[in-house]
Amino acid sequence: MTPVSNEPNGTPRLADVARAAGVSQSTASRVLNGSARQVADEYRVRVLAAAEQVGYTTNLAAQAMARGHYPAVALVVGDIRDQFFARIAFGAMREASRRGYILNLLSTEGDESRERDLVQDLRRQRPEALVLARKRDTTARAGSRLMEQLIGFQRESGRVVIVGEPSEPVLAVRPPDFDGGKALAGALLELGYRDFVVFLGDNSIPSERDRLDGFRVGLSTGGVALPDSHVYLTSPSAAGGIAAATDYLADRSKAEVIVCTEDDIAWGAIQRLRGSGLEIPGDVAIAGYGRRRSSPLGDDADWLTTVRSPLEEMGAVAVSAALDPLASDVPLPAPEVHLGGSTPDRTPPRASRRKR
Amino acid sequence: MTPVSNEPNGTPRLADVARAAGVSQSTASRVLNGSARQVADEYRVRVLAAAEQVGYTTNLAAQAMARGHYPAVALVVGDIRDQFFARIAFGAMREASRRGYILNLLSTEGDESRERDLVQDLRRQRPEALVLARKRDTTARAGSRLMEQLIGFQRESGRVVIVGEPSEPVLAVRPPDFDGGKALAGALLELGYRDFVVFLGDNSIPSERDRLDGFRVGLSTGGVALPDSHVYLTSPSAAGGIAAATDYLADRSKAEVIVCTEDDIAWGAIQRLRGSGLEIPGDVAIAGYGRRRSSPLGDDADWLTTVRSPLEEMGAVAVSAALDPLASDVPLPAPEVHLGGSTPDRTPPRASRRKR
DNA sequence: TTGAAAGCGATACCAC
DNA sequence: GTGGTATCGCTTTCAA
Repeated sequence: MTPVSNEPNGTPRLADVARAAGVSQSTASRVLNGSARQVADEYRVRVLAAAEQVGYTTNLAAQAMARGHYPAVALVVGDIRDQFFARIAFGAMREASRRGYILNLLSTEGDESRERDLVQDLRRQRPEALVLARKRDTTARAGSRLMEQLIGFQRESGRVVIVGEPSEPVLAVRPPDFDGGKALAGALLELGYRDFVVFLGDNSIPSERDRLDGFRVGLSTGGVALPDSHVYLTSPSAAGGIAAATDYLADRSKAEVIVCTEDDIAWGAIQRLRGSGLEIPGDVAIAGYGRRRSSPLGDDADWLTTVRSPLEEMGAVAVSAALDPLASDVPLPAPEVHLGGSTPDRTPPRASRRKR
Repeated sequence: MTPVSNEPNGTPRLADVARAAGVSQSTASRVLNGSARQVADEYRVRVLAAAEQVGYTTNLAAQAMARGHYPAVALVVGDIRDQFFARIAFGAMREASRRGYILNLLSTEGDESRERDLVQDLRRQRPEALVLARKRDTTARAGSRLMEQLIGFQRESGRVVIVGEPSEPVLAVRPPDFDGGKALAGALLELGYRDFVVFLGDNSIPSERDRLDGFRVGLSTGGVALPDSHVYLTSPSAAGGIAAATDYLADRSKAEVIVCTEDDIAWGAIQRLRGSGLEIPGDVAIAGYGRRRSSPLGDDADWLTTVRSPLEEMGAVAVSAALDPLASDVPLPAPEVHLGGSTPDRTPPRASRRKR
């Protein structure tokens, strides 16, 4: 008999507010959610008071249905426990919340072929934007069906932005790896290093290449060249670092500093080099790339010289770009070079070298 | 003139599927979303085919409005970049997705007083469950207004579950810290240690106390007692470790092993002890608690003996419990003791001691 | 079993 | 400015 509400346990509806304020539902709606503010102050105050009084909260689903879109942005990550994704998520979350959007988090849990299914599933929600964070371009492997999904999504819902490796028709926010490599080169030159070796993680990953390219350009600014023979190609992991270090030792090379395109490579290399009795940085200095932590006091990780990409900002920029096409050209902050004990100052030259 | 659809760019609606299948919308609904399956097979097949053909996806907002609730669970974390929260989020996400739920991620960004506002805002969405992850009970500080919000939420929407420190009338999933402490004691006894000192992070944090209590109980099982004078009270951080180690050195204590209730404390202590010329584990072994990483090869962090709590599972259990009251008694897996180089085997006793 | 029709809560067009 | 009122897409009685 009594009107049935779908709101759980008598949560007040807009109509309740309107009644309490003695205005029409339209007016209440305009005050509480509408954009074009064209309500007399007197009414406005009454509505606000009534809403507060009855404890009204907008029913997002109803609003979404009436408006035709849901104020949410979906973020697909690989594994949120990975700092790369966590930092992106952090920034994305902050920006979404700043804009009054809800953030839906989805995870492929490492299985990137799941991206397609996730996106598929996502579409039910009609979020306004979709941000895909990825370390490498898996679109090809995941099949063009993912691309179809993305394009479908863009047609029917909002925009898609990829953070990390770009993949053609979709907008991407790339990490400033070139700049980071260049900055690292500059910093090392500044410290007095002139003789470099690079452990490159993967020739086919754009980020890795960019870091190397940037590094080379940075060196050339200081008039230093990096011959190809000084670049050890390996894999972007600690195991890769061990392998590259092994090759390096076999070559009887001696550089002043080894620059790795990933921190993990550096850690592996350090392990291998120390295992061979080398002192670091005494016998050879070392630097990484991709600093993970926000340096809690007392953690040895601060010791490694490395570069920190502005991942939080990338997440935020991705959300902005996805939600607001006009904002797509926000510049990213420059990567931050962290100088640790692994690359001590070599200047002035008369100071003792090769000594811890 | 033509019927206006609020669906973006002609996304098919249920009515389109029904038409294509030549059945009523009710039938289509029953096949595609309904629970009680009471549709003739012939129709069922036709509907499914039609849905596939036109590329139908349920409009969640519409469904939510009709049903009265949104299939989402909200997760409020402190800072997603923190492994504690990231691992909980990971588990929560997996469980939510397994159940077909959407996960909304919110962050207080370290400012726990924001919890209240977040929960307030959250209610717009009418999610079915709310999971709050927290390292300590901040309800008191955030004022009882948070508690009011939570209770309000429970009344009108779903259930609230807290992961971490409990706070009265709300269900909580606590980390098995007591068991972890006990297990660590057992493992150290097994390695031949008999003389212990504990650096306790904070007397008022339940987790810290539980670890200590569990540790004591574990020791007593081996007939070993831990006098109060062997417990150094400090703060749960690297700085706290430095402070405790300083006290320890001043006391001229000598234990076989220092057990810290947080990894950070251990790292700080290590730094301080080494700074005083002590060899670790040569002069004193050390263990922590709360292992962070999933041990990437080559990372020194594996070296520290520590205990890893089942945070992923806690996140998953929290979601289950919030969504499904019946499932609230799922047991958590036991914490995992990781033995590293910081606590070498002391048995057999005839082996050389105090020597690296 | 199936279908017609009445909502669900909010928005927005359209007169007044 | 303000207030009816017709949707929005889907679920769910209620008859047939």
